[in-house]
Amino acid sequence: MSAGLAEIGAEDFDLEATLSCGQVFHWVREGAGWLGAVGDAPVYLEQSGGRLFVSAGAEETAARYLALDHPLAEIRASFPADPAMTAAAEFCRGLRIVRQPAWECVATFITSAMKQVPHIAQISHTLRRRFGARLEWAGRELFAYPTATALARLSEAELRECALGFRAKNLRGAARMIAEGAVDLAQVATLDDAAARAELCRLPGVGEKVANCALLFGFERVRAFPIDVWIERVLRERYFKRKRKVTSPRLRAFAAEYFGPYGGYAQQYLFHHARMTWRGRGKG
DNA sequence: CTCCAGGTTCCGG
DNA sequence: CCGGAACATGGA
Repeated sequence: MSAGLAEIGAEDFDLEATLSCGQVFHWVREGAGWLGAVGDAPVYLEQSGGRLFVSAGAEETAARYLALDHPLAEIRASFPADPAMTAAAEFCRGLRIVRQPAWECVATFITSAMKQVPHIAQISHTLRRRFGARLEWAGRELFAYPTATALARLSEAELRECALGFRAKNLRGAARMIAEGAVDLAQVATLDDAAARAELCRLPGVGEKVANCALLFGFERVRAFPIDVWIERVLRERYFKRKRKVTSPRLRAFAAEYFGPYGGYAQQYLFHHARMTWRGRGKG
């Protein structure tokens, strides 16, 4: 950590919440801050006393990745003013939806199915260490997420050795489709939300939920509202209490309309707040 | 030992 | 459109 740090402006920002809220899984605590890769660039981040310090040379990369340009006050103001949302928004002040590279975001969420957050992180690190480009910062070693081409070359057995379980086949299948050009993520980025979601769902292991995570965290679609087991619980408990037989399509339709243009932010705040406060489970 | 985790897919009413 | 089951692995 003797390497040079540069300070960048970061109002209304909470680094800890942003990196540990379950939207991205590979950042590790290093000294007083965090070390991780933004694409194939090693980046160190440290926040103290409301000031944000970044490894020298990574200022632009970090500012963009951390979405420091997102209008957080405006985003908070757009939320519905119900008790659950208000509590979550207050709890998550400064939490930003980061801009992740598309492929690593899609791939990571393919491996997230039926896994707890710490397990997803573990899988990400194993894949990076074994098949990703080696990076270095201040004598520390870290790894970029493996490219689709790199993963497409592997056998399902090699991937299963990374504790992927049944997700190995999906990750490999998706990597192959990307590598072959059957699905073009750069082109997906040009489509509207619905068309982009449909295109992503062509990848094996990508359904409604994973596609929405990819749209939200990897394609800047801040309206995308992923519904996982946590969010479903929150919606049923806080918004449909005492209602019988609320079907999934009903929940989807409600969420898509009710939470507004920044629904993805609302979703992540509700998710993080629920995980950190419900029955002492926190600590992602 | 049992239960469940940021799901997807397939199969039978 | 619906509910159920299979699918791997690890931590509580």
